[in-house]
Amino acid sequence: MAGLKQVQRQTGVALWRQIADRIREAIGNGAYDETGMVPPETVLALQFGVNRHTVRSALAALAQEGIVRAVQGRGTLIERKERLSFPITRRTRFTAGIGDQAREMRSLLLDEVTEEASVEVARWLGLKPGAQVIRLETLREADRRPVSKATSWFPAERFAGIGEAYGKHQSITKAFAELGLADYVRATTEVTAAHADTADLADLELTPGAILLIAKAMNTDLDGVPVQYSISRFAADRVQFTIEN
Amino acid sequence: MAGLKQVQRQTGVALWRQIADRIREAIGNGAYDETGMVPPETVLALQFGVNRHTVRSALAALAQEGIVRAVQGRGTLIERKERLSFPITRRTRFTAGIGDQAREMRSLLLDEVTEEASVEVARWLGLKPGAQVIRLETLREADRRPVSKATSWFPAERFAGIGEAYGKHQSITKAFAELGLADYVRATTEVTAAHADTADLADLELTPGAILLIAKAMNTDLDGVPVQYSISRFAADRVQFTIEN
DNA sequence: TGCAATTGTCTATATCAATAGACATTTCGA
DNA sequence: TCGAAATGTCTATTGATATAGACAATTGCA
Repeated sequence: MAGLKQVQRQTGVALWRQIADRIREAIGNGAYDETGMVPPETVLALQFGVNRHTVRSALAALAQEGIVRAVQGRGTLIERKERLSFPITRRTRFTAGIGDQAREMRSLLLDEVTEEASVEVARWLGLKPGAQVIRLETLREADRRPVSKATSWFPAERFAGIGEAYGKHQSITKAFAELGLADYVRATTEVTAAHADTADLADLELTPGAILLIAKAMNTDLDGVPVQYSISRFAADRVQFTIEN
Repeated sequence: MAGLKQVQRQTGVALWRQIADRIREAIGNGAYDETGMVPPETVLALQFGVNRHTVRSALAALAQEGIVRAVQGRGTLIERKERLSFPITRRTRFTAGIGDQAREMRSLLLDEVTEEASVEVARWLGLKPGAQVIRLETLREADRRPVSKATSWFPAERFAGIGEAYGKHQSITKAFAELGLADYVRATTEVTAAHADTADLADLELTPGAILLIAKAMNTDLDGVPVQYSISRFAADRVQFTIEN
């Protein structure tokens, strides 16, 4: 791992961005924990085989994100470094899952819509396409940093008023409880990764080219009846999923 | 979903690459299944709000990857479209997991090294740092398309000769069996996503900017003793993970 | 056949990305 | 206090990226 960190040219991805991505990831992996600083620009330029100005562009981007802060004469200090671990189990819950990894958890209800189920949503919820479903758009934060954006669908008939309940409790679990569903379990999770689109970039405070970890999840009640289908989009450099079998 | 597909400028990621990524993903999601073709260049240019030449650069990149093929006078045909589903369960096995989703599975042993365990590897395998471990680098293909590249570590003492056994059987399960381990289970999986580095780009036949789904997994024998720690890197546009709870 | 739709090719121009070198400014320790 | 080490700023040059417009070549259909 001590080897040369390589970047590629003429690929449509600017060198400074490739380098920024590598450094951001290295910080997340604790590579520079000993000093609390990124190596000097001249050293990085040598490691990546590029000009010092190119490294400076990368560091400027990271500074813009609030990840590092350059101090003239000293070096480039690491400001923030976080990778939350998000467990996926039969009892997956967002807030409880993050648990003590963050001091403050927040959940914002961005939008609530009642609509007809698409083919995909109907299949996951065990409904007929066109059946009424409630869609919630939510944004979840840990210590004031956006962590994930989620789109959730619920059968409209059974969970009327879930948007209001969610807004009040900022928790799916508590919203379910208020509507008479005491417990539920995670039945299936599909994980993919993709580039973030413009809307997600803005809400998650990411820069273009950023990666999303995408979890498509279906929850059921204790009788196995689907109660929620959701597509959650996580900032890949801030979280990892853990699956304990 | 019918809305404007937006791309961003001055982000270090060329517009043509952002557009190529979007189209590749749309193809993977079956967006153009009805026609089997990508919309005309002029239409895409309008949708993305860019010049037709920029769209052409994106399509040229996808053609280079073998995903589409442009035919003058007709349009741009979709050549290949695949997203394998890879289940993660207590009994996760690569070959069996992909199962009937591909006609032909192959597994190549790229390298075998006996080395001292790093802190991370030692922790996962329950060894002392510096203990002897065998590291295997493997490349797995489905229907001649590279799917994932994996680095695996095994306790050297218990599994001496596993490289040879793997090379013979092209299967971890069968290699374990030959060495006297009849059964094993997946204990823990951590999933993250990141940009591919140069070596992985080449082996997985990806283009820079491509995303990897990364699974760090630990397998144990039936007594709960760690037998394997692996870091598998999957081409994110070719696979998804499914977790059934 | 002829035309509409579509991809292919060429020229020109402006902006972004990357390199190169020089020198200023700040910090910290010998 | 001086100097080494580090970041900050400036100029200049080259190649990649993106736009713009015009027209050629191919396909398929009326």
